[in-house]
Amino acid sequence: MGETELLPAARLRAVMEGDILAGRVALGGRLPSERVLSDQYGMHRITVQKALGQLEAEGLIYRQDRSGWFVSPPRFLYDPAADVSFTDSAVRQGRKPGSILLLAEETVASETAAATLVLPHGTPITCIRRVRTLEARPVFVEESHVNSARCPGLAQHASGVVSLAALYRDHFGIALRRRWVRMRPAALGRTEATHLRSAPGAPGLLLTRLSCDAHDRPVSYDREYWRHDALEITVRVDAPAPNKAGRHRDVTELD
Amino acid sequence: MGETELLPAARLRAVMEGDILAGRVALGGRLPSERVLSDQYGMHRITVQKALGQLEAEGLIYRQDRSGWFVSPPRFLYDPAADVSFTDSAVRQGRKPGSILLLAEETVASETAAATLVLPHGTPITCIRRVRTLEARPVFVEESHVNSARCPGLAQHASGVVSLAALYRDHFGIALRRRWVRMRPAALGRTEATHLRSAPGAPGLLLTRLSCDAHDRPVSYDREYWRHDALEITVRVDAPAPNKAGRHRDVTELD
DNA sequence: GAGTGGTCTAGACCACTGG
DNA sequence: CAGTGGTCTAGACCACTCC
Repeated sequence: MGETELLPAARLRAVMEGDILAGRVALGGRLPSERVLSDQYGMHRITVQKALGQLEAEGLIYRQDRSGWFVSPPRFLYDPAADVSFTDSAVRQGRKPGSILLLAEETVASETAAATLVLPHGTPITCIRRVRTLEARPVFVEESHVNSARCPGLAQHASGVVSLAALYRDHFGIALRRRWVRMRPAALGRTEATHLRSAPGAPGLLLTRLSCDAHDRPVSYDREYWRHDALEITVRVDAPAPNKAGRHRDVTELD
Repeated sequence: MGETELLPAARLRAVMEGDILAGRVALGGRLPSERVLSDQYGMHRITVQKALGQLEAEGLIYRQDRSGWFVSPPRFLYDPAADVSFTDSAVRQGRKPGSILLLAEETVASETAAATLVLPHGTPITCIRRVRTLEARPVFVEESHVNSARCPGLAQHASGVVSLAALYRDHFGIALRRRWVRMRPAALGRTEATHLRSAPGAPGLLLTRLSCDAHDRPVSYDREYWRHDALEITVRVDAPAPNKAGRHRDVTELD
């Protein structure tokens, strides 16, 4: 069976993939510029962009604004059933989480937020918008809608705080528990793209969830837009047993 | 604040998005051809493709080979903790699931499969590859690795069967339970793209999981490549449960 | 065969970054 | 400022489906 000749974009994609997986490009390292690649491989810059776009879709590389292409760091592992604090989970995974506050204000519940939190329309809601980072790289933007009555003065406390979960616990005496989580692929809008230093239309993940207190009363309704290469969902259903499968970056056997 | 003028691609994207969300294009319906759109909106076909690509990233539309662009049907809702059979879940959601057998053969366990199933290297494994459909539209390709000793003759029984879970239950007396599920975005390879009637490099979701029997013995290790617009994950976390922190292993210990 | 998407080259301008 | 990605137009050929 004669080896199918790869088209230019597929060829470049394959070469770069090999370079990255073999570690010939440092993790977090920068790729050569599109123009350089287009010279090196004798193809138009548009074709190079296509190849890079596919590597981006694979989650191997990511773009940063007009700044360049970089090798993606390991994914953040998220267990919807168990994890309650991004900060804590990240630290446990040996990462360096950060938070940038974009907005913290009291308003009234939007329709969806009210319905989800099981609150009457027009209930005072504290809305907190933040960019979350790992090793200073923005990985998702988060918008939390919190019942103001449960957390008076939350908007004021939010600035300078890294972990809202810790704030709920230590300041308001609320132990958060997840109620449900939903996740689906979604394209980044202009706003999200800007905050993530990505490009509009770039692939992302939308994660929504409801968190409750110990008595199962709804506390917070969150929407998170993730860079799609920064996240991996792991759900453990039951009692554990040793397994070491599914390492990061086992992109093999694609073809 | 003067409204930012939308660039051509963003403009077309916005218009189409409105048309689709408002139902002016039938669900499952075909979009006008790229060439027609490029005439109608006075932009180059490449630009049209870019706009369509973004709608695809949003999950609003999908492509079918060289056949055209279509409005995406509703997503299949998948709860990793609860669902054990695609067929059953789909029916419960009012969908029409189907299955196309690509391969059913006995081999020996690959390295990852063996490790995941906690079996010695070289153990006989039945490998089953199938395309799963909803309303006749292919939505994911699945590769199951099953311990042959647990299901003798499975390869022969697999043809003509829609639900493997039902086969395990009725023929082999095995009640499947999920052990863990992992999910992450991934690009479709050439093979997967072909089976899904999509294009290589198109965005997808890779779902891997381990299923066990009632005694928590590993039975099946599966890899599924989904069209990324066909799936939504929902995880319901169970209501009140006293603190089990002691026995619950952390996700981080995976590595 | 007509029509569709898939891909490629060529060349250009713009917006933003700080390599 | 130079360099980078973001975007656009123009025109062309190919592979596949069956509109």
